[in-house]
Amino acid sequence: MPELPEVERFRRCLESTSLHQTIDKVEVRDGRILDGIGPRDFEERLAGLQFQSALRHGKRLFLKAGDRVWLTFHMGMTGSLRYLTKDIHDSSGHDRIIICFGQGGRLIFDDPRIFGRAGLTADLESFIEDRGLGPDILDLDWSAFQEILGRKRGRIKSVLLDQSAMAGLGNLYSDEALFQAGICPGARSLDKDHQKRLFQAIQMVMETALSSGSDLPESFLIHSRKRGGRCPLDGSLLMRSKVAGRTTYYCPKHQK
DNA sequence: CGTGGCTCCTGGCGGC
DNA sequence: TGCCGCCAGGAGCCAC
Repeated sequence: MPELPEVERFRRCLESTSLHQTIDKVEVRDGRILDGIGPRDFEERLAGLQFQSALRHGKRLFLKAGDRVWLTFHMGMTGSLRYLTKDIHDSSGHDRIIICFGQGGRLIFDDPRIFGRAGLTADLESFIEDRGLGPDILDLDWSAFQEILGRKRGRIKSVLLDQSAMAGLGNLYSDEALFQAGICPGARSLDKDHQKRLFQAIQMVMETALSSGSDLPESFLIHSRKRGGRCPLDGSLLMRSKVAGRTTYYCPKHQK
């Protein structure tokens, strides 16, 4: 379930391991992971190039390969990227793409469920536009956030999940931000005060998740996402429901 | 436009 | 113990 913070960590990992090395060989182990390109074509177009930079937009990750191609990643629910140095050999059993560099290191796209995708594109801006992605959450300022909430009509959690409205939040951090802001996931319109609280909660949750990694504070709802889970504030019983088709946890006592 | 349902996948877990 | 079946969810697609 990589959302913005996890994808950003993958980006930083790639940036510190995988740039400026010549790609020796690319091996697509399962072609279903590819989006809009066949395995042989994908392998051949990357071979011989070097990754030059790593960018992220929402939950999407991009590696610039050579001067005119971008490698695109979407992690789906279970996708991950890892870099192995020359002397390390491990395999998860669901390695879908292996990119081998000249010096012996390898970048591996691992995805048990194959909900993730990788592809190539010549133009990043049109890639993002074609998929209708809204602004990255970390680029949103308060006035842009207000504008989006004023434009969208549905339940607030649906808005947060809608990647065309704003890009980066998934199911878990949407619930988290709503909990931290004290707002019910099913709320349909927020007054300015609640909009502001939600905006600040989103920024806080993203910053916390980015800096603390998988070790999130005990005050976070995320630890209680199970049937019978308890509110971190006072132990009251959480509600479990569906919003926008996703399992939703919230505290009816603290989220109105 | 919003919403709900279905699809893609397979590991993990509950229940028998 | 072992196995069956359900559930999880990002996102695209379709029907209403």
